[in-house]
Amino acid sequence: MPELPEVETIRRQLAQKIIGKRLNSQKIINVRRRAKILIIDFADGSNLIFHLKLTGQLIFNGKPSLFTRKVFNFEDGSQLFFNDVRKFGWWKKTKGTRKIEEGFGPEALAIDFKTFKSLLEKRPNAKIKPLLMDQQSIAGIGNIYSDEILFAAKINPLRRAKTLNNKEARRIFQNIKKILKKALRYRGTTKQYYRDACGREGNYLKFLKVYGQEGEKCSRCGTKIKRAKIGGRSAHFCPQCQPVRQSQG
DNA sequence: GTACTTGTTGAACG
DNA sequence: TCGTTCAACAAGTA
Repeated sequence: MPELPEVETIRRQLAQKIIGKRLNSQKIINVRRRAKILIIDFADGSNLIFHLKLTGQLIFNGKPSLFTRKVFNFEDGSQLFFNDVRKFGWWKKTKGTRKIEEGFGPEALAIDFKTFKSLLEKRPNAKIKPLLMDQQSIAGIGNIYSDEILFAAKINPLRRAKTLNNKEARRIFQNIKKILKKALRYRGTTKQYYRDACGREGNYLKFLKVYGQEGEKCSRCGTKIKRAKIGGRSAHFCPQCQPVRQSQG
């Protein structure tokens, strides 16, 4: 499921592979990411943007499959495959990306603690998990990493922003950076469909502590991991390590 | 046939 | 108008 670490992995790989190449005679000058959107910049100011949603893949010099939705042919003969089993993903041509980029909150890897705190203060009644996943508040975090961040920070996903004390807010903030950076080091999480731009699986799956671990024993205390619906999404957490009531710090 | 998966959007609520 | 919650949507899997 492409969240920030997965899309950023693809971005870095594609940047190495396709900058300088030409597509329909237009030269590619940059490959960027904003939130979970991948942006290819052309010399004439136009862009090609992608959202991979649930099952999208962008594979350089891949091979056609049943799920190949689009093949981009570069002038040197190399190819970029856009595959998508569920067809939720999309791509489109744009002229400028300012409006799109302005719709997102600060990047999760770039946000500073002061800004993060003000975000909690701005949405006092929001539950922390949906807030972390709200792209207009903070960009790049989805269901997998919100669960993992909150487990690492020992914060229950149902806690409201205003109930978090300074220490707890800082734990969440620090683990946003820590978890996302580590996932990025391992080129993201492959549950089923995610592949990097080289067609390889991500290796972070083995580090997941709660996501998809319902009924398994908590790695810290042995209590069974629970699953609950929060904001229409499944949330995974340890009821012992992530109590509903405010912790002592 | 049904429940489930995701990020995003728009409706509905107080 | 704002913050929040909820339903709907894409389409395929188990």
